[in-house]
Order: sequence, then structure tokens, then C-alpha cells
Amino acid sequence: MSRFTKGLNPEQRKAVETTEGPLLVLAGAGTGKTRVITHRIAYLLEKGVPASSVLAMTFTNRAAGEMKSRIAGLVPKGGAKNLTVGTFHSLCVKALRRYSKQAGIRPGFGICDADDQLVAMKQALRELQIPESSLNPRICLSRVSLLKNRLTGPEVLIASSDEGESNLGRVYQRYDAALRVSGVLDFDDLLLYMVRLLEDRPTLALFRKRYRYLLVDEYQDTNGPQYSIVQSISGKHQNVCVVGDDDQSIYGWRGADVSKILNFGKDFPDATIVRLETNYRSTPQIIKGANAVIRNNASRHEKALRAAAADGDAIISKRLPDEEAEAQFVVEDILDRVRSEQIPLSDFSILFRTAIQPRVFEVQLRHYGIPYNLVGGMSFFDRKEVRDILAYLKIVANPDDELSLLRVINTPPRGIGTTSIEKMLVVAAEQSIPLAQVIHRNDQFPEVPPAPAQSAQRFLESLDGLRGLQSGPDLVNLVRELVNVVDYDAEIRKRYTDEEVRIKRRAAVSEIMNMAEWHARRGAKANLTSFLEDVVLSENDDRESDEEKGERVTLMTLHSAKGLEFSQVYLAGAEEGLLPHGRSIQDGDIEEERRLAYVGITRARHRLTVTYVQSRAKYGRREGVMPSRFLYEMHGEEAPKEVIAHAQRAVVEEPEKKPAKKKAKKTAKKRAKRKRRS
DNA sequence: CTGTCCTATCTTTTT
DNA sequence: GATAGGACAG
Repeated sequence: MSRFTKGLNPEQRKAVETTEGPLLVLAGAGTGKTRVITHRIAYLLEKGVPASSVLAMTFTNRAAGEMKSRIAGLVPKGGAKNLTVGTFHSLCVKALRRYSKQAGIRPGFGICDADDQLVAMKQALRELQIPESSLNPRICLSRVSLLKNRLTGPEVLIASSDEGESNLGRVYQRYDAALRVSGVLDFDDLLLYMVRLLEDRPTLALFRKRYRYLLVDEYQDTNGPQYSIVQSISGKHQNVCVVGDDDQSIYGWRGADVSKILNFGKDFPDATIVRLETNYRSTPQIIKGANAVIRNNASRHEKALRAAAADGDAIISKRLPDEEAEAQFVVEDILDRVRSEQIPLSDFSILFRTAIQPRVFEVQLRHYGIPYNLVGGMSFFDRKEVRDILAYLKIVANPDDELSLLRVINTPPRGIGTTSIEKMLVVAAEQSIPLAQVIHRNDQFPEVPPAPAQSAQRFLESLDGLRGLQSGPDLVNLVRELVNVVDYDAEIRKRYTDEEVRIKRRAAVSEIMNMAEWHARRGAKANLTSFLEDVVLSENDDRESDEEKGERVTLMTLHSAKGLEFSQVYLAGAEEGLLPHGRSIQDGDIEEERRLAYVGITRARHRLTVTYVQSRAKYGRREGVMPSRFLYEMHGEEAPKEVIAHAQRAVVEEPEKKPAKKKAKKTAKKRAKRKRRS
């Protein structure tokens, strides 16, 4: 027996040893999924499969990193070096740069994140003279994203007889055009262009020849394009192993398609299916609760998690008057347990449905002086100064990046107003040249106001001067020079009067230099483009993997908790309207919310505490709320009718009530204003 | 063109 | 309750 199959249970062993042909591993929470994946790859290498022919795809950088390091720990030194392990998105970026010609894009394309996307979408709406009040840019973005994920282009919609549809089609088209002008791809494009690249026969052949063994982690989160990529590359040999759990599919809103895992057997008729149902993570009490909840979902692979661990405490549920009391209870409870049971802080995590919930908890944690680690939320990269500096850098890397240029063209103020910018944009569109070209050749265009254009030109030229500093060792100097050249301190001085705040903002700017230095040390290939790419594709990974992580309580959303485990878990805000979320109740999509609850419950190893409140502030107003139906389910009960009815009522009433009230308020205010003036 | 005040919207989750 | 974008005055 291979040393990589020793110590595995029979199902796990089967998953490791079935190396040829399609394989579906249905891995329930805590059933040793990662172990199976890593051992399977180690086993392949041991059998003599060259590392370079293995391709492993994950959804998060964290998962990719963990997979890599755990395999490296299993196989002889250096044996894992040539493995290809990464997120779908990062692997696509690499492939698209390498085969940019075949993909029909420029090799130095930039990647735009959610914030850039929003800017581009707003621009598209403005160009079409559609007021944001009639078409919400965020909603447009998510709809366009879903369309892209379904591989649907804008033309189909434009041709529609439905006015709303064709409007959306035009917005979609403008939005895409805005991205293309800037020479950037959004996250969906990365997958989409990859799908198209693989339609090129010779390129596809290269991929098929190289990658003989495919592995997809978290297969339940696969969306259309990702599925298509896997299908294409796996080709005839079909040595494709997918691992996932339909009960943990929580990215439906992002186009993930559970049917992909439910139908794997149909897509690959001779697939082997292995079920991992022995849970090595949690106490029987926790598993019982988890099973009791998920049982209520109709569309799923039937399975039942069995706990291998010894008995523990019962699941605790605790009702509190409001969110402040909830936070206080949890934090004090943590303190108690740390004192009485000597449990380290790093064993604790507090899980939330939404990203704002942690706020109240942060206050309490600070109050008690407990160090914590907030995953996601307002990240370092969301800070204005960081986004500004990154925009400058993007322009250095790619002068045609219109989105970035528009962001900082007048930051700090250099006398370039919206009207001048509009005029220049019109010229750029008429001449179909990049905005930067219009600025450089402003003397050729009489309609462009000279003073602002020359100011913009000076700005661009100052950035041109930095273009020689893009390679690895110069990166830090590039950032330092840049901050000087654009006089970013003027922006900080202008915006913030408080000296303490200024110091903090400046610290964030220096932090970018640290990041650049850190990146430059990664190797000879490091340059500005690779740096920017790294930043965009790993925004939400906690960057403090060092000692900092140590003794801290972890706060995060249920979505980012997937794949993790903690000895002590607090699941906060178990209420109707929050978990399940009001939006999902409205859309009738309770099952994904239930899976979310299931993910939360199954994170806990030894103790799970579920908290809920009687009243919660919403939009600044306080509302009475009911306990979550999942709480009842967890204890094997049926949720009382009034709980469900209450949730339904809240949903039905809101859309009707609001507009009427708002209007009344608005006119009242206007009247008051007029009165005041007269 | 810049600064200030007011308003509307946000709050589901993320590569 | 914050924050970003719009309206308006200087």
C-alpha cells in the first residue's frame, strides 16, 4: 500500500486511488476533503505522473496556497514544484497573457476590480443618458455578470422587443466598450476570454497535451464558463476529479450552478462517485444540528454526516434584546471561556451573514482589549489613498487605462474640471483614440480647452518619466517617486484637516511601498504588471499570514468561513430577515440560505453558540425581528407559522410602504426649504 | 473650477 | 448612520 493511502478510511482511499477516468467526490463538511485532494496528488506523483501534467483549480487563493503547501509537505523536496495549482481566475490570467495573440487581447491587459467595474458601469449609463435613479448601476452589474456567465452577449438583448431588456443590452455593450477602451478585463471576462481561447484548436491541443490530470476543488461553486474550461481541457482522457458538497453551494448569486455537481454523473457517464460522510471535525451534537437543518432542503444529493468525534456540549442558543447586547454577550462569553478553560483566542470565531454585522462586535472587542482579526469587510484596498495610488500605477503600466486616468486626473486638484474632461472624452470617442492621446495632442483639437488639457498633459508626462522604473528592484522607488511627482501629500492635506488622520493616511501610502518591496523580492520576474495583478486577484486574502495572525479572535462572514474550522464558533444574528436574508425570502430562495446556515454550523469543532436578537437596527431604524426558522430546524422542531408569516409580511409590505412615505417626506422637506428661503 | 451642503442609497454574500 | 454624488454659490 502506498504511504499516501495509509491511515485513510475506505472511501477516502478509493478517492485517492481512482486516478484514471472521471471521479466525483461528494465530500461533506469536515470529512477530510483537503486530505483526500492532497494525498491524491501526492499519490499521482508517486506513481510517476510528472508534476507538470497536473492541473488543480480552486476558487480562492487561500485554498490554492493551502493545497500547494500541504502537497509540498507530503512529497520529496521539490517534487511539487512543477504542479499547476491556482484559482480559476489566476490561471486564466496566466494563460491569457501567454497566449494573448490567440486570445485576441493585448498581453499587458489590466484587471478591473469591483470598484472599477462600478465606475465603468456608471460611465456607460451616463453615456446612454440613463439616469441612475431609473437603472441602478449595481443591479446592472450583477445582471451583466450573470449574462456573461451564461455566455450571452449584448446583441441578443438589444434585439429584444422588451424595452427593459434591450436597454440592458445597450448598457452591457457600452460597459464592455468602456472596459475595452481602457484595455482591461473584469473578473467574468477572464473566464470568458479563456473559454474563447480554448476554442482555438491548436491552443486547446497544447493544453490537453500538457494537462493530463485535472482536479477541481469546491466543484459546487462552478459556474458556466468554469465548467466549460474544465470540460474543454479534460478532453478525451477525462482524468478529471471534482470534489465538492452540494450542501455547501453558497455562490448561486454569482452564477455558480449547483446542477453542475448534481449532474456530474450525466456529463461523465462512466464516472466513479465516492461519498465521504464520516465527519472528523465536530461533536455528534453539532453534526446532529447540522443534519437537522440541511435535511429540509429538497434538491440535494441524499447523504448523512456521521460524527466520529466524542460527545461534547449541546448547541447553545441565546436570545438577546438587541445587537449591542448580542455583541457584549459573545465577547464576555469569550473572555469567560478564555479565563476558565484556558482556550486560546485563536480557537474562537464569530460568524455573520452580512459584512456590517461585525461593526458592533468590533466596538465590544476593543472595549475589552481583545485582539481580533476581521476577514474581508473594509479592506486595506478599499481605502481611498490606496485606490488612488494604484490608479496612478495602473496608468504607468498602461497609459490607455481610461478608468484609472479618470479617477485621478484631478487628484490632487490640478485645474481639470468635469466640463473639460467631458470635452476631451467626446474628442476621444469621435477620433476613436485613447483619452491619453487627446491630452497629448490637445493643440490639434480646438474644442479642447487648452489650460486644463495642458495641465493634464503635464500630469501624464510626469508619469511617463517613471516608466523606466517598472522592473522588480525598482518597484519601491517607483512608488516613492510617484507619490512625490503627483504630490499626493497635497491631496492628503487638502482632504483631512486632522493631523492624526493625515498620519494614518500617509501610513497607508507607505504600506503600499512595503507591499511593492515585498513583491519585488519574490523573484526576477516581478514587475509592475505582476504586482498590480497580484493586488487585484488577492484583495480579499488576509495579508497578515505572518506572526500577526497569532492570538486573535476571527470575525468573518459565512461566505468567507467556508473551508475553515474553529473549536469555538459563535453564529450571530440567527433571525428571519438576516439568516435567511430578507432578499432571499423575497426571491423565494431559502435553500441557499439554509446551506449558508449549514456551512456556519459545521465550522464548529467543539462548541457552537447561536445568538439572535429581538430588535435590530436597520437603515438606522429599529425593527422587531423573529428568531430564524433554522434555529427551530436545528433543534428538530418546525418553525411556528407566525415566524414565517412575519418574514413574509415584512417582505410584502416594504416595497409598497417605502415610496409613498419617501415622497411625502421629500415634498414636505422641499416645502420647508422654500419657506425658509422666502 | 472648487468647496459646501443636501440628498439618496446602501446592506447579501466575492474571484 | 455613513458616504458618495449632485446641486448650487462663490
